[in-house]
Amino acid sequence: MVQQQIEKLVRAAIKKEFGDFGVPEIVVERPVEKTYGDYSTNIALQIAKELKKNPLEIAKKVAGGIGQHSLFEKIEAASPGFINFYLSRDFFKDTVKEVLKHPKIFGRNNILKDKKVIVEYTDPNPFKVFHIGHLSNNSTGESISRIIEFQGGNVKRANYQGDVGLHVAKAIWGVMDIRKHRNSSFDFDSLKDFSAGYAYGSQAYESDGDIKKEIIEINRKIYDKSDKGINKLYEEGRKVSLKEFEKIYKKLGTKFDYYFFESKIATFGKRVVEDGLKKGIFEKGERGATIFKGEKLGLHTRVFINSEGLATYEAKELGLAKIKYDKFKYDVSIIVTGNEIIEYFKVVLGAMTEMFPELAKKTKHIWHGMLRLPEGKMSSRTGNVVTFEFLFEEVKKIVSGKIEARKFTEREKNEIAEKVAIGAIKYSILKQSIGSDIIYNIEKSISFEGDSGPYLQYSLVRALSVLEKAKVEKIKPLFKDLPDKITDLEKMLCRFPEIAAKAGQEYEPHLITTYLTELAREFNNYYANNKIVEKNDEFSPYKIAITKAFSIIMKNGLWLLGIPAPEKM
RNA sequence: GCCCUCGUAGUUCAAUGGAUAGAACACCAACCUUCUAAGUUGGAUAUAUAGGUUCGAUUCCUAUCGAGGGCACCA
Repeated sequence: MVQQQIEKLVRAAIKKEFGDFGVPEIVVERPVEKTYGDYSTNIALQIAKELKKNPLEIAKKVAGGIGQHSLFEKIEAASPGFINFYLSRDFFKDTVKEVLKHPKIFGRNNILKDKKVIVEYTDPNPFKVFHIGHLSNNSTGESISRIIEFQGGNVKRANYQGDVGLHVAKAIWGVMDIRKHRNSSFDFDSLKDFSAGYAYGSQAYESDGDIKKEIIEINRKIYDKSDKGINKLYEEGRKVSLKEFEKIYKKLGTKFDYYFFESKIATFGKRVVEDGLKKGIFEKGERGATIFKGEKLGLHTRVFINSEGLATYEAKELGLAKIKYDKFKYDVSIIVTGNEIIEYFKVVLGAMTEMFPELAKKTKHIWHGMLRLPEGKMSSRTGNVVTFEFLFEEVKKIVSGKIEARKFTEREKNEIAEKVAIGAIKYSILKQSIGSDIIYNIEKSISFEGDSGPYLQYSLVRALSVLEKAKVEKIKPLFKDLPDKITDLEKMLCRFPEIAAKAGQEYEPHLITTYLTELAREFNNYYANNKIVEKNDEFSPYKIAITKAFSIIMKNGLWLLGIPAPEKM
């Protein structure tokens, strides 16, 4: 890539002008201000002290030392000591040509070639609603998966679902109690019913000691499968939940390679911990629980097997690492969770380092921020949740209203509404850097203007419409006649590969989001100031080439975010 | 109390230790007989506080204040 080339040239020039004295790493960056060129380096400022020379003088000498190069239009030294590089007309033309020639692979590179990566995300719990927290996790995980694939990685998507545990017992107790005392005709055929049962059961668990005991008893029966009635209810609930989730994954554009269930993992996780207990990695704590003393690592103690003899989240996670590896010999295992898990995960990773050191090294925990409602914390226990279904339908309604008057068929309208709704929702999650909480105000967060998913989609649709017109007018993209002035749009197009690479290194979808938004802005600007398809314009074929390149990169970029690219809207 | 994040414009978010701290929303004004106005153009406002390191700090360090998460059996 260009940065590396510049770095080499600068290094050689420094050597030529000042000799070999152990030059530090040369950072070639994108200047914030575009008048400072396409790339710049501050190396002169860094070595000024050692050379005991004025940085600007050094910069001038280095710039002069590089001299003429076909890659650049000019190289300038600027106060207080920056060296600015301005790329040549040909560079931009050739890049646009490259995009059209290899639309599928432009922007890809092989940083992670043949690396086997397993990404675990979404992780909803059967018997509980799929809410916007899961949505946030899914959007992040899916985008990270795609970003890694774009870098040549071999990605397997995994979904780990909590089909056992106290929450299930609460839901089942709730369902049974409602059926018994309140409404015997209550028909438990949807996830919604079980979710309601869960909320009801949770509240009872907290307020009534006797019920708490009953629920703990149910939990035990779920594990040992000793009660036929409970087994039946359990199977029903699990089935309707998974069916419901599958519909949601389809809407979100996720297809999982592996499904892991806590019910299957728990036994193995427990065995791993018991094994560790013999080796002295774990120890016995209060009330017979098996614990890991995190204090030796500057962390805190956590329970891996509770006093009931059941594996906790921590033990399961530990076992899961091994089970995943048995299925797919990964080089990297990424686990995407909300940031509330950070501290637990450190302890889990600490224990893993002692149990499975090789796997621990390959494991990377990525956390995203929680979606917080302005009214306060979201909790499925109290029923104060925004479900995905609700959000999706609300947004879809708004989009449908906007395209009501358009001349599309009903089927097209529905398809567009779904694509735009998903785009708007995902953008609102992926627009900010991963990790910190998002204050989620549905009306304000879901936007159709400015920085928004639909803004990106709309820009693409516009470009496609222009290209359609070019086709009708029979003007093909060409690279023969082009204006002298390099447009900001061309400059922005050329940045895509380095942005994609950076997003891959940092696992940061928002870098893509920000880039695409800037790119779309440049295109819309270009569109407003240029007539692209124009028979009597000698530059029209090149303008069409730029438009085509834009559409390709926007499509690829949207794919990286997991946002659908509509053809019209 | 201890540990981990984090504090940027009225609001939601950007900015590998660099050049004039960027956007968007909201507000005001202009632009559809050019290819989709979900668009474009112009306009005001911000680094919590106090020190320190550095040629240079929103970024690194220390303290204070404030927010969120965690600190033994739910995940």
